[in-house]
Amino acid sequence: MGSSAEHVLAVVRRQILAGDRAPGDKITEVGVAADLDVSRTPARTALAALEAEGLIEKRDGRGFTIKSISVADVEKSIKVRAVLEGLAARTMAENGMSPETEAKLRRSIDMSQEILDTEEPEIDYIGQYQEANRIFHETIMYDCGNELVGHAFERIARLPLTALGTLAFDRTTLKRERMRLTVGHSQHVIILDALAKRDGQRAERMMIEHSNATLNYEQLFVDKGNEAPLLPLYQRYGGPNGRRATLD
Amino acid sequence: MGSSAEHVLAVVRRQILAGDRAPGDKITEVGVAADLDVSRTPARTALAALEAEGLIEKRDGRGFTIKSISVADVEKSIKVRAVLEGLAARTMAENGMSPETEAKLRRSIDMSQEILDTEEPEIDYIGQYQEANRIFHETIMYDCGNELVGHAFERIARLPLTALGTLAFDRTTLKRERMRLTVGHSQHVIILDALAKRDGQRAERMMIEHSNATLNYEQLFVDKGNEAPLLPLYQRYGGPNGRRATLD
DNA sequence: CATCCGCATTTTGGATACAAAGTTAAGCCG
DNA sequence: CGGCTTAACTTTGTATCCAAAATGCGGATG
Repeated sequence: MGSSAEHVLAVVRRQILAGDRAPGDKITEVGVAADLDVSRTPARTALAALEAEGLIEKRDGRGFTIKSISVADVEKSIKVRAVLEGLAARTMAENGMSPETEAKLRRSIDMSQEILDTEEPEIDYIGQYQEANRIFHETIMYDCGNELVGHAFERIARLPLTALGTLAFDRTTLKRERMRLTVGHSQHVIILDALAKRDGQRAERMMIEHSNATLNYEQLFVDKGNEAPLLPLYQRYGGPNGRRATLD
Repeated sequence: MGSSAEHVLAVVRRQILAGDRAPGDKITEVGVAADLDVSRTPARTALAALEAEGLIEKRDGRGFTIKSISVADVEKSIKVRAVLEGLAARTMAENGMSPETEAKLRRSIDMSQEILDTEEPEIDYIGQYQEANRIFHETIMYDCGNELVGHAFERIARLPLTALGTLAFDRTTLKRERMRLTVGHSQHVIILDALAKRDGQRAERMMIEHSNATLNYEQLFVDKGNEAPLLPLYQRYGGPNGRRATLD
């Protein structure tokens, strides 16, 4: 499990996402190997994986470069995620949920409901809400009966802000944030209802709307010169808690 | 370009798809290395790639196994492909086509039109039609303005019968086949029209219908014990011509 | 002074050696 | 005869070495 290659992969990915390696920077096998004090072999597999994840780009004979991820890229990844999650929801509605799946979804909804019922939500609750949200989306994505949906999704899952359950939080406007959480929560409830009634079309449409909501919310905050740098933005929202689930 | 690892990957993939390596068979680094007379290094990268493609499965300490691909799996992959292609078509319609893109699509349509206009189509024309079809789908998928669509698609692209432009052919019933090609062709025409008019919804809906048509056609032929073996089926339709574009 | 040829350095790909972990099987002891 | 232990083999992960390809620089030549 805790192989060296996986460790290298996790460390370098974190470095990229944290901005320690800036977009455009060169990154090579030997460099990474020396940096983390391992041989070139695990460094090599890690770089191959990072390329597949779309975080670095191979330049023919001159190493890899850190890919610059723009806000436009995030929009694109969210749109792909939306249709895939929509398909997952429809498939699950058509096939019917297993009792275990329904229990998981209901637990997730109960969790977020409880959080929203709290009078004065603390910052710490946000992490819990994110966790509940993540469970909801992951359950539908991976238990829908078409495992290729999740398979395809994993190809873009590592891109910042696309990860399942990632909601952008502005910690300075908790009131507004609470409203947003309430909307998201109600959408979860509606989706579960559609799933229970095996209404595939409604489940799909609602899920697509819900997934794209992440996008719309983003647009409220970002002053988009369309190629605005993503990484600072990524650091601004969602702290380590928001990333933990996807980075390790 | 023609690196050894890529060569190993192509060869082993062909072996799997051709049935030379049966589902359930064990496949290891050393085995492949010895088989193709290369070292373990390229064999390892090839196996990693094959696992990402979903053709083999890692069994903890006991090598990989060839995954058994059922008809149900093919249906699943086609459904994923359909929503991704639908998103691509919608995106392209909303963003508008570049003149080059429109030219490519029109050329593809002219090609298939010409083939269908031929009085007595020979078997050889089928390969040309497939090529035109492939160009049409690839153009939309990769030129739509959201490169992540193609990126996600590549994750499932290697699964048999999912590949772009793959249409199943029954060589014994050319008349019926011609009818089918005509339907597909007309759908291409409609999609191009929707793209030109920048009608995203119509482009998406038509493309989804069109992509799923591959699936419906499959169902006409396969006596589905639902877990019917895929590989014989794959060999029955589409000969080497149908696979060439995706395997090398 | 510009251009072209060639060498050196960088970088990757492949081969092999080595070590660790797990699996299988056989033998030994109860 | 059965269960447990151990030993050998399989398999994978990592390190290092070698070779090939490409790039960039520098010198020589027109």
